[in-house]
Amino acid sequence: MTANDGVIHEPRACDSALARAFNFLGKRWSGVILGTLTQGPAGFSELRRAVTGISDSVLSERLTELVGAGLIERFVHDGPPITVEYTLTVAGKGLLPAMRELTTWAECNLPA
Amino acid sequence: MTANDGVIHEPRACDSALARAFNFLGKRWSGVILGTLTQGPAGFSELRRAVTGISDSVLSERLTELVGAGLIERFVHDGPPITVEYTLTVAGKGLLPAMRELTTWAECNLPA
DNA sequence: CTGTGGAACTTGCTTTTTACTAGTGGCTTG
DNA sequence: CAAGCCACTAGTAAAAAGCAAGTTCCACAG
Repeated sequence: MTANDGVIHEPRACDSALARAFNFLGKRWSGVILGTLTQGPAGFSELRRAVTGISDSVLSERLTELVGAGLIERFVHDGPPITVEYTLTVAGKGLLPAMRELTTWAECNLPA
Repeated sequence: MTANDGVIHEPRACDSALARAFNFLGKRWSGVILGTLTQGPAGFSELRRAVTGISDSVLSERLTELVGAGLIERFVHDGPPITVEYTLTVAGKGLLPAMRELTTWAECNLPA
C-alpha cells in the first residue's frame, strides 16, 4: 500500500436506495398491485380480479405490507354495504413516472 | 344489453406489459442485480459482493434466468485465468431510465 | 511442491414464502 | 330464507430462497 491509500477498491454496491425500493417491488405481486392502483382506487375483489393469479391470502398480506410502508391507504366506507377502498398515498403516486417508464420498456423489450 | 354493447365493465386489469416486467423484476434480487449491472459489467463474485444478502445458488439461478430473458449477456474470457463477465444487453440497458426514476423515488419516499 | 486463496459454480438440506383450499360474518337480491 | 358477493382469516401443501459445503481451474507464497 504505497500510493492508493484510502481508495480500497470499493466493492461496487448497488445503490442503497434502489435496494430499498426492491424490498417492496422485489416481492412477488407488489409491483402489479401498485401498478393496478395507479389507474385509480380499488376494492379487495377488484384487485383480486385485476391481479390474475394472486391468491386471497397473499393479496391480503401484500396490501397490509404496502399500507404499513405508507404507499397505499385503506379506507373503510361503512354504508351499510361496508366496502373497503385501497388508494395510493402521495408516496405511492410518486411511483407513477417509474411505472410508466417500466411499462414502455416492457412493451418494447418483452415480447408477450 | 341495450345501449352499452361491447363495453362490458372491463374488469380493470393491470397493464399486461407491466405485469410482464414484474415477471422478472418481481422476483427477489433480480432488480438489484440489474441495478448493479447498470453501473457496468461485473463478474460472479463481484455481483455476490454487490448484492448483499444473496446466496450463490440464487445468484446463479437469477443470472441464468436473466440471460435467458435476453436482459444480460454472459461472456467467458478464457485467459488462462478464465473469467466470466456479465453485462447488460441493449434490452437491459433500456431499463436505465426506469431504474433512475425508481432510485430518485426511493430516495424521497423510502427512509433508510 | 505443498498450502492458501480467489473465481465460478453445483449439490444437498433446512427454513421461509407462496399457493391452494375452506370457512366466517355482514349484507343484498329474488 | 337460500344464494351470492365482499373482505378477509386459517390451515396446510408446494415452491422458492437461504446455508453450508464441495468442485475445478488457476495464481502466488514459501
